Amino acid sequence: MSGLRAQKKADKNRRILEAATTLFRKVGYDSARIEDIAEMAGVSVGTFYNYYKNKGDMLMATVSMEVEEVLAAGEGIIAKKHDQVAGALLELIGKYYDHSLTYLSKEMWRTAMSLSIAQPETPFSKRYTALDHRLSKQVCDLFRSLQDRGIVRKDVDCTATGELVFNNVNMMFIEFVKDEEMNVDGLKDQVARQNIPLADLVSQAS
Amino acid sequence: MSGLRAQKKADKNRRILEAATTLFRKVGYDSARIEDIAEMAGVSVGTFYNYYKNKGDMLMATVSMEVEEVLAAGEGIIAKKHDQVAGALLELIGKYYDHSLTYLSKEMWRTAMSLSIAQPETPFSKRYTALDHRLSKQVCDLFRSLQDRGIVRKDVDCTATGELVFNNVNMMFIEFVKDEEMNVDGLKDQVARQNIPLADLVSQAS
DNA sequence: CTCAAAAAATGAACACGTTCAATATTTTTT
DNA sequence: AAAAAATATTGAACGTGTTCATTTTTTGAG
Repeated sequence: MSGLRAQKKADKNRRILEAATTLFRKVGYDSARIEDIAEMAGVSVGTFYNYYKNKGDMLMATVSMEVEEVLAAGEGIIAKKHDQVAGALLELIGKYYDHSLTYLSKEMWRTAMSLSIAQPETPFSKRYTALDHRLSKQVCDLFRSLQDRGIVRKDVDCTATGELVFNNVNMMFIEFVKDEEMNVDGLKDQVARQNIPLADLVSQAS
Repeated sequence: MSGLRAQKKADKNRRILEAATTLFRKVGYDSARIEDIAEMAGVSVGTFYNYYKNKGDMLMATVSMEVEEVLAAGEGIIAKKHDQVAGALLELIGKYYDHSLTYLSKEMWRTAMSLSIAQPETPFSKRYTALDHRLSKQVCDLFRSLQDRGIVRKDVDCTATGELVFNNVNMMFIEFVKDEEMNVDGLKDQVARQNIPLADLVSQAS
């Protein structure tokens, strides 16, 4: 008879997560009340809080899944045999942006970003920040890979350049999720415009 | 006897603003309750909402003052006769950072940023975003000014570079306000490390 | 001066995220 | 299998930002 408790627990966990993500996407994060999520999951409000620290924590599961997938895809892009900086860079950035709305709506992204800034000491914020840093590191890795291949000039500081580029990518993404009118292609165009000059500057003359 | 109403109104407006900024700095934004602000200002809670749309709106007056001042200081820096890109750029960025905690605490900045991301359709967010864009434009202006002076290479896209640099400056500032341990000098060091290589790349060989 | 209309002030009521003391269920001990 | 201990569930109550019907104050026309 042992394990009954563990089984119920796993089941409820799944039901709550499912209810929350469904409601977040359907009516938006703000309009999805804990009471509604709990009801849809067939538990009480109190039980919701036994499983998740707070409403914001529910988002992190989704954000995390999203970023993990895009990081994996990014590794594949870095491994490719690129022959020019701009092309490689825009492919990586494009992948980030293309993937970004797979699991999360713009509103969910805004909420996640907003929470991570407003309450930096929470586990939520720390996890969000850690994911950001891994993305930043991946852009640096791309530059290093291109440098090893002789595509990027030997005297370029790959960490400095990578951080600069990623921070711009990130800031532009913030503008993107703030503007419901803006689409991914418009975002990619703007970022291409900003980065192509830099890509040219760091390129090894052939 | 006319104007009594207008006079009272102006007086209350001032008292509420004063009470709010005092409390925000003293006990923090979150802990400063509307009830406390209203009491300190000698009005009722309802009256507070007659004067300000919501709590977040109270921050914008301060943010606005802060950014306006730094923009004015920035103009002075651009007007100087710089002889190298890195020096000019770091002076402008340094001024931004040095000034940033004059009126606002890190917590107030976090709240302002958080609000502007979470609710992009509010007047608050629109005003915040507009200030950001003016700062971004100012960095572009610096590059253009240096280019006219022959310090920056003729073939550099000043808008692209300026936006790239400013977005990095902004993102690093977000990291700064998220980390209570980090001081302004540490921030400036990191940003210098990121930007000096770029400054070198765009510099006109003399 | 009077008084009706306009403007402003008020605070009780509301909404919703969160907490917690009481209750119920499951597991372990004897 | 009964009792005790451990764990989980519950929903009413709380805190705080915000709203709104009611009351108070101010204004200006007659």
